[in-house]
Amino acid sequence: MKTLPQISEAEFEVMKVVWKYAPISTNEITDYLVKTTSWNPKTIQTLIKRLVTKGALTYEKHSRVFVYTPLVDKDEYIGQESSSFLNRFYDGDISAMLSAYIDHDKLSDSEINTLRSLLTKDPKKGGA
Amino acid sequence: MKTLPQISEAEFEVMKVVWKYAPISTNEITDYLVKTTSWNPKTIQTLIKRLVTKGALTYEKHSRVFVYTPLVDKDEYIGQESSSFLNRFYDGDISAMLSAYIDHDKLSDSEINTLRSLLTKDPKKGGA
DNA sequence: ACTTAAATATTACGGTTGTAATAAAATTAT
DNA sequence: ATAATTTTATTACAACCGTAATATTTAAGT
Repeated sequence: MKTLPQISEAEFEVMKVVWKYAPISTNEITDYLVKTTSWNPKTIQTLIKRLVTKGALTYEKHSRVFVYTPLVDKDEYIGQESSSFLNRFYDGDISAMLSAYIDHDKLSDSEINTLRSLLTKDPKKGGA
Repeated sequence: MKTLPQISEAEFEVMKVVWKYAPISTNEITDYLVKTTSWNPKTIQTLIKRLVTKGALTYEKHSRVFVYTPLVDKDEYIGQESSSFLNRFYDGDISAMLSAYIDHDKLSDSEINTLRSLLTKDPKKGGA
Protein backbone atom coordinates (compact mmCIF):
# COMPACT_ATOMS: atom_id res chain seq x y z
CA MET A 1 0.00 0.00 0.00
CA LYS A 2 1.33 3.44 -0.89
CA THR A 3 2.00 5.60 2.13
CA LEU A 4 -0.25 8.56 2.47
CA PRO A 5 1.26 11.93 3.27
CA GLN A 6 1.34 13.23 6.80
CA ILE A 7 -1.46 15.76 7.15
CA SER A 8 -1.60 18.04 10.17
CA GLU A 9 -4.75 18.95 12.00
CA ALA A 10 -5.09 22.36 10.41
CA GLU A 11 -4.21 21.01 7.01
CA PHE A 12 -6.88 18.38 7.45
CA GLU A 13 -9.52 21.08 7.72
CA VAL A 14 -8.41 22.30 4.34
CA MET A 15 -8.54 18.80 2.94
CA LYS A 16 -12.10 18.40 4.11
CA VAL A 17 -13.13 21.42 2.10
CA VAL A 18 -11.31 20.21 -0.97
CA TRP A 19 -12.74 16.72 -0.65
CA LYS A 20 -16.17 18.17 -0.45
CA TYR A 21 -16.02 20.77 -3.21
CA ALA A 22 -13.19 19.83 -5.57
CA PRO A 23 -12.33 21.08 -8.08
CA ILE A 24 -12.07 24.28 -6.07
CA SER A 25 -9.97 27.41 -6.34
CA THR A 26 -7.76 29.02 -3.73
CA ASN A 27 -10.26 31.78 -3.21
CA GLU A 28 -13.15 29.44 -2.81
CA ILE A 29 -11.28 27.40 -0.24
CA THR A 30 -10.29 30.57 1.53
CA ASP A 31 -13.78 32.04 1.53
CA TYR A 32 -15.13 28.88 2.97
CA LEU A 33 -12.58 28.51 5.73
CA VAL A 34 -12.57 32.15 6.69
CA LYS A 35 -16.20 31.66 7.60
CA THR A 36 -15.82 28.41 9.49
CA THR A 37 -12.56 29.11 11.30
CA SER A 38 -10.68 32.00 12.83
CA TRP A 39 -7.86 31.78 10.32
CA ASN A 40 -6.34 34.59 8.38
CA PRO A 41 -6.47 34.10 4.60
CA LYS A 42 -2.68 34.12 4.56
CA THR A 43 -2.67 31.18 6.91
CA ILE A 44 -5.03 29.28 4.66
CA GLN A 45 -2.76 29.98 1.68
CA THR A 46 0.13 28.51 3.59
CA LEU A 47 -1.81 25.40 4.48
CA ILE A 48 -2.86 24.87 0.86
CA LYS A 49 0.71 25.33 -0.30
CA ARG A 50 2.00 22.82 2.21
CA LEU A 51 -0.58 20.31 1.13
CA VAL A 52 0.60 20.65 -2.45
CA THR A 53 4.20 20.19 -1.35
CA LYS A 54 3.25 17.10 0.60
CA GLY A 55 1.48 15.63 -2.36
CA ALA A 56 -1.95 15.72 -0.80
CA LEU A 57 -3.31 18.18 -3.36
CA THR A 58 -2.61 18.98 -6.95
CA TYR A 59 -3.84 21.88 -9.07
CA GLU A 60 -4.48 23.13 -12.55
CA LYS A 61 -3.83 26.70 -13.56
CA HIS A 62 -6.83 28.40 -15.03
CA SER A 63 -5.13 31.55 -16.18
CA ARG A 64 -4.20 33.23 -12.91
CA VAL A 65 -6.08 30.98 -10.53
CA PHE A 66 -5.17 27.57 -9.20
CA VAL A 67 -7.87 24.98 -9.01
CA TYR A 68 -7.21 22.13 -6.63
CA THR A 69 -8.03 18.43 -6.60
CA PRO A 70 -7.18 15.97 -3.84
CA LEU A 71 -4.48 13.40 -4.47
CA VAL A 72 -5.31 11.36 -1.43
CA ASP A 73 -8.53 9.51 -1.07
CA LYS A 74 -10.63 10.63 1.86
CA ASP A 75 -11.85 7.22 2.94
CA GLU A 76 -8.42 5.76 2.63
CA TYR A 77 -6.86 8.53 4.66
CA ILE A 78 -9.49 8.43 7.36
CA GLY A 79 -9.39 4.66 7.44
CA GLN A 80 -5.67 4.71 7.97
CA GLU A 81 -5.87 7.31 10.71
CA SER A 82 -8.63 5.34 12.35
CA SER A 83 -6.67 2.11 12.40
CA SER A 84 -3.69 3.90 13.78
CA PHE A 85 -5.84 5.54 16.44
CA LEU A 86 -7.36 2.23 17.44
CA ASN A 87 -3.95 0.67 17.80
CA ARG A 88 -2.38 3.46 19.76
CA PHE A 89 -5.19 4.04 22.17
CA TYR A 90 -6.92 0.70 22.44
CA ASP A 91 -4.27 -1.74 21.38
CA GLY A 92 -6.38 -2.66 18.39
CA ASP A 93 -9.26 -3.82 20.54
CA ILE A 94 -12.34 -2.37 18.94
CA SER A 95 -14.67 -3.62 21.65
CA ALA A 96 -12.61 -1.82 24.24
CA MET A 97 -12.91 1.29 22.15
CA LEU A 98 -16.62 1.08 21.69
CA SER A 99 -17.02 0.42 25.38
CA ALA A 100 -15.05 3.52 26.19
CA TYR A 101 -17.22 5.61 23.88
CA ILE A 102 -20.34 4.22 25.44
CA ASP A 103 -19.11 5.09 28.92
CA HIS A 104 -17.41 8.35 28.19
CA ASP A 105 -19.79 9.86 25.68
CA LYS A 106 -22.93 8.48 27.26
CA LEU A 107 -24.50 7.34 24.03
CA SER A 108 -28.26 7.69 23.88
CA ASP A 109 -30.56 4.73 23.37
CA SER A 110 -31.22 5.76 19.81
CA GLU A 111 -27.52 5.91 19.07
CA ILE A 112 -27.09 2.48 20.59
CA ASN A 113 -29.91 1.19 18.45
CA THR A 114 -28.42 2.61 15.31
CA LEU A 115 -25.15 0.96 16.10
CA ARG A 116 -26.83 -2.32 16.81
CA SER A 117 -28.65 -2.32 13.52
CA LEU A 118 -25.40 -1.52 11.80
CA LEU A 119 -23.94 -4.68 13.25
CA THR A 120 -26.96 -6.73 12.43
CA LYS A 121 -26.99 -6.03 8.74
CA ASP A 122 -26.34 -9.06 6.62
CA PRO A 123 -22.78 -8.60 5.43
CA LYS A 124 -23.39 -10.88 2.41
CA LYS A 125 -25.44 -8.19 0.78
CA GLY A 126 -23.77 -4.92 0.02
CA GLY A 127 -20.32 -6.44 -0.13
CA ALA A 128 -18.03 -5.85 -3.12
CA MET B 1 -13.61 20.14 33.43
CA LYS B 2 -9.91 20.66 34.02
CA THR B 3 -7.92 20.61 30.83
CA LEU B 4 -5.57 17.72 30.47
CA PRO B 5 -2.02 18.35 29.36
CA GLN B 6 -1.03 17.89 25.76
CA ILE B 7 0.80 14.57 25.50
CA SER B 8 2.76 13.70 22.37
CA GLU B 9 2.80 10.30 20.79
CA ALA B 10 6.17 9.28 22.19
CA GLU B 11 5.29 10.71 25.58
CA PHE B 12 2.11 8.69 25.51
CA GLU B 13 4.13 5.49 25.31
CA VAL B 14 5.81 6.55 28.52
CA MET B 15 2.48 7.31 30.12
CA LYS B 16 1.21 3.86 29.29
CA VAL B 17 4.09 2.33 31.21
CA VAL B 18 3.54 4.59 34.18
CA TRP B 19 -0.20 3.98 34.18
CA LYS B 20 0.44 0.28 34.22
CA TYR B 21 3.21 0.07 36.79
CA ALA B 22 3.11 3.19 38.94
CA PRO B 23 4.70 3.92 41.28
CA ILE B 24 7.70 3.31 39.09
CA SER B 25 11.24 4.66 39.00
CA THR B 26 13.10 6.24 36.11
CA ASN B 27 15.18 3.15 35.65
CA GLU B 28 12.25 0.83 35.65
CA ILE B 29 10.48 2.92 33.04
CA THR B 30 13.65 3.03 31.01
CA ASP B 31 14.30 -0.69 31.23
CA TYR B 32 10.82 -1.41 30.10
CA LEU B 33 10.83 0.97 27.15
CA VAL B 34 14.29 0.08 26.00
CA LYS B 35 12.93 -3.39 25.42
CA THR B 36 9.72 -2.42 23.71
CA THR B 37 10.99 0.46 21.59
CA SER B 38 14.12 1.51 19.75
CA TRP B 39 14.70 4.49 22.00
CA ASN B 40 17.92 5.46 23.65
CA PRO B 41 17.70 5.72 27.46
CA LYS B 42 18.55 9.40 27.15
CA THR B 43 15.54 9.88 24.98
CA ILE B 44 13.34 8.21 27.52
CA GLN B 45 14.74 10.49 30.23
CA THR B 46 13.81 13.47 28.16
CA LEU B 47 10.29 12.24 27.65
CA ILE B 48 9.82 11.60 31.35
CA LYS B 49 11.14 15.05 32.16
CA ARG B 50 8.80 16.69 29.70
CA LEU B 51 5.86 14.83 31.14
CA VAL B 52 6.73 16.16 34.57
CA THR B 53 7.01 19.69 33.18
CA LYS B 54 3.65 19.33 31.51
CA GLY B 55 2.04 18.16 34.69
CA ALA B 56 1.26 14.68 33.43
CA LEU B 57 3.52 13.00 35.97
CA THR B 58 4.73 13.75 39.43
CA TYR B 59 7.42 12.06 41.48
CA GLU B 60 8.76 11.42 44.92
CA LYS B 61 12.44 11.32 45.65
CA HIS B 62 13.58 8.12 47.28
CA SER B 63 17.09 9.15 48.11
CA ARG B 64 18.68 9.54 44.70
CA VAL B 65 15.91 7.99 42.60
CA PHE B 66 12.67 9.50 41.41
CA VAL B 67 9.55 7.44 41.61
CA TYR B 68 6.73 8.54 39.34
CA THR B 69 2.99 8.59 39.57
CA PRO B 70 0.56 9.78 36.90
CA LEU B 71 -1.28 13.02 37.45
CA VAL B 72 -3.69 12.46 34.62
CA ASP B 73 -6.22 9.71 34.65
CA LYS B 74 -5.82 7.21 31.87
CA ASP B 75 -9.49 6.71 31.13
CA GLU B 76 -10.12 10.40 31.23
CA TYR B 77 -7.27 11.13 28.89
CA ILE B 78 -8.15 8.41 26.45
CA GLY B 79 -11.79 9.35 26.60
CA GLN B 80 -10.96 12.91 25.74
CA GLU B 81 -8.71 11.94 22.89
CA SER B 82 -11.37 9.59 21.61
CA SER B 83 -14.08 12.21 21.62
CA SER B 84 -11.80 14.61 19.87
CA PHE B 85 -10.91 11.98 17.29
CA LEU B 86 -14.55 11.18 16.66
CA ASN B 87 -15.33 14.82 16.14
CA ARG B 88 -12.46 15.58 13.85
CA PHE B 89 -12.72 12.56 11.65
CA TYR B 90 -16.37 11.64 11.75
CA ASP B 91 -18.08 14.83 12.74
CA GLY B 92 -19.16 13.19 15.95
CA ASP B 93 -21.11 10.51 14.15
CA ILE B 94 -20.24 7.29 15.91
CA SER B 95 -22.20 5.15 13.48
CA ALA B 96 -20.22 6.54 10.61
CA MET B 97 -17.08 5.71 12.51
CA LEU B 98 -18.08 2.17 13.29
CA SER B 99 -19.12 1.69 9.70
CA ALA B 100 -15.74 2.82 8.52
CA TYR B 101 -14.00 0.40 10.86
CA ILE B 102 -16.17 -2.42 9.66
CA ASP B 103 -15.35 -1.66 6.05
CA HIS B 104 -11.73 -0.70 6.39
CA ASP B 105 -10.58 -3.18 9.01
CA LYS B 106 -12.76 -6.01 7.76
CA LEU B 107 -13.97 -7.05 11.20
CA SER B 108 -14.49 -10.76 11.61
CA ASP B 109 -17.84 -12.25 12.52
CA SER B 110 -16.69 -12.93 16.03
CA GLU B 111 -15.62 -9.33 16.46
CA ILE B 112 -18.97 -8.20 15.15
CA ASN B 113 -20.70 -10.50 17.59
CA THR B 114 -18.70 -9.21 20.49
CA LEU B 115 -19.62 -5.69 19.54
CA ARG B 116 -23.25 -6.59 19.22
CA SER B 117 -23.37 -8.17 22.63
CA LEU B 118 -21.71 -5.08 24.02
CA LEU B 119 -24.57 -3.02 22.70
CA THR B 120 -27.17 -5.42 23.91
CA LYS B 121 -26.18 -5.34 27.56
CA ASP B 122 -28.86 -3.89 29.73
CA PRO B 123 -27.58 -0.43 30.57
CA LYS B 124 -29.72 -0.24 33.75
CA LYS B 125 -27.38 -2.66 35.45
CA GLY B 126 -23.79 -1.58 35.89
CA GLY B 127 -24.58 2.11 35.78
CA ALA B 128 -23.27 4.46 38.46
C1' DA C 1 37.16 13.28 52.77
C1' DC C 2 37.81 11.86 47.97
C1' DT C 3 36.85 9.32 44.09
C1' DT C 4 33.66 7.08 41.35
C1' DA C 5 29.42 5.94 39.72
C1' DA C 6 24.72 6.83 39.12
C1' DA C 7 21.01 9.94 38.63
C1' DT C 8 19.07 14.20 37.22
C1' DA C 9 19.44 18.74 34.60
C1' DT C 10 20.71 21.48 30.81
C1' DT C 11 21.61 22.15 26.15
C1' DA C 12 21.21 20.87 21.16
C1' DC C 13 19.33 20.59 16.73
C1' DG C 14 16.59 19.78 12.73
C1' DG C 15 11.72 18.89 11.31
C1' DT C 16 6.73 20.01 11.73
C1' DT C 17 3.01 23.04 12.89
C1' DG C 18 0.33 27.18 13.64
C1' DT C 19 0.15 31.54 12.26
C1' DA C 20 1.21 35.04 9.36
C1' DA C 21 3.88 39.02 6.87
C1' DT C 22 6.44 40.44 2.98
C1' DA C 23 7.91 39.90 -1.70
C1' DA C 24 7.40 38.77 -6.37
C1' DA C 25 4.83 37.60 -10.45
C1' DA C 26 1.00 37.80 -13.39
C1' DT C 27 -3.41 40.01 -14.89
C1' DT C 28 -6.38 43.57 -15.68
C1' DA C 29 -7.65 48.17 -16.16
C1' DT C 30 -6.47 52.55 -18.00
C1' DA D 1 2.74 50.50 -21.88
C1' DT D 2 1.95 51.52 -17.04
C1' DA D 3 -0.29 51.30 -12.95
C1' DA D 4 -3.05 48.98 -9.98
C1' DT D 5 -4.75 44.78 -8.40
C1' DT D 6 -4.85 40.06 -7.63
C1' DT D 7 -2.52 35.73 -7.04
C1' DT D 8 1.10 33.01 -5.85
C1' DA D 9 5.85 32.41 -3.62
C1' DT D 10 9.19 33.22 -0.16
C1' DT D 11 10.44 34.19 4.34
C1' DA D 12 9.58 34.36 9.45
C1' DC D 13 9.30 32.78 13.89
C1' DA D 14 8.15 30.53 18.14
C1' DA D 15 6.36 26.14 20.19
C1' DC D 16 6.37 21.37 20.07
C1' DC D 17 8.57 16.89 18.93
C1' DG D 18 11.85 13.22 18.22
C1' DT D 19 16.13 12.22 19.35
C1' DA D 20 20.01 12.61 21.98
C1' DA D 21 24.68 14.43 24.03
C1' DT D 22 26.93 16.87 27.60
C1' DA D 23 27.09 18.72 32.17
C1' DT D 24 26.09 18.84 36.91
C1' DT D 25 24.57 17.00 41.22
C1' DT D 26 24.32 13.57 44.57
C1' DA D 27 24.96 9.32 46.74
C1' DA D 28 28.04 5.29 47.60
C1' DG D 29 32.50 3.15 48.20
C1' DT D 30 36.86 3.22 50.04
